[in-house]
Amino acid sequence: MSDTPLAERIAGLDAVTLARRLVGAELLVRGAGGVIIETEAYGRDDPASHSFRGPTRRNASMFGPAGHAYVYRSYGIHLCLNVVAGPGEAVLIRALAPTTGIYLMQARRRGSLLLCSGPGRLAEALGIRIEDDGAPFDGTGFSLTLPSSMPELLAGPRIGISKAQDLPWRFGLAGAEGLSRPFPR
DNA sequence: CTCTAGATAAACT
DNA sequence: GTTTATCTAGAGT
Repeated sequence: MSDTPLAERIAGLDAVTLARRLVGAELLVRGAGGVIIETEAYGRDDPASHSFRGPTRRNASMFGPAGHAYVYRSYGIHLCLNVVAGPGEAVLIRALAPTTGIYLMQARRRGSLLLCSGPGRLAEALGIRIEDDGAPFDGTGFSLTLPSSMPELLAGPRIGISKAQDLPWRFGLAGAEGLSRPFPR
């Protein structure tokens, strides 16, 4: 519909608003991807966020321009993909419903049926590399297409954190298959 | 792998 | 006595 750049369309959005808006969006990375069904918001003044204690070499792109990727290594082995929102804020992409490049993603996931369910699996299926840290979602490799209308959302506490466990900053697409974990009722 | 927090050691006044 | 530097174990969107 619109060809307005993503950066303009999300300008000024805080991480929670962007996390809600990205559910239902189409994410493509070099010809593979699908519809985002699960996100988490990480804020600037958020004890669970990598940005909480200010910029470091690893989290530098969280303080860069909105609409770019923040890719970090998790547990020394996985990679995780985020979309940068406002300064020091980002949205973790936790699960996709695969639609495009499924053959490629199956090959990268070496036969696992869980193609994009969970942030580490998603990054592997999409072929995310650590060098993608800071890359723009501008259609040159990475693209994001926001949904025209907001779908019905689920909300709950974020996964795998020890701080700020009360905040319902994990969002999911109601009824979606492939959520990394169910949402509490 | 990257970073933090706690512990220990070194340097300073 | 106080501050700063260095080491290391443990956690980690």
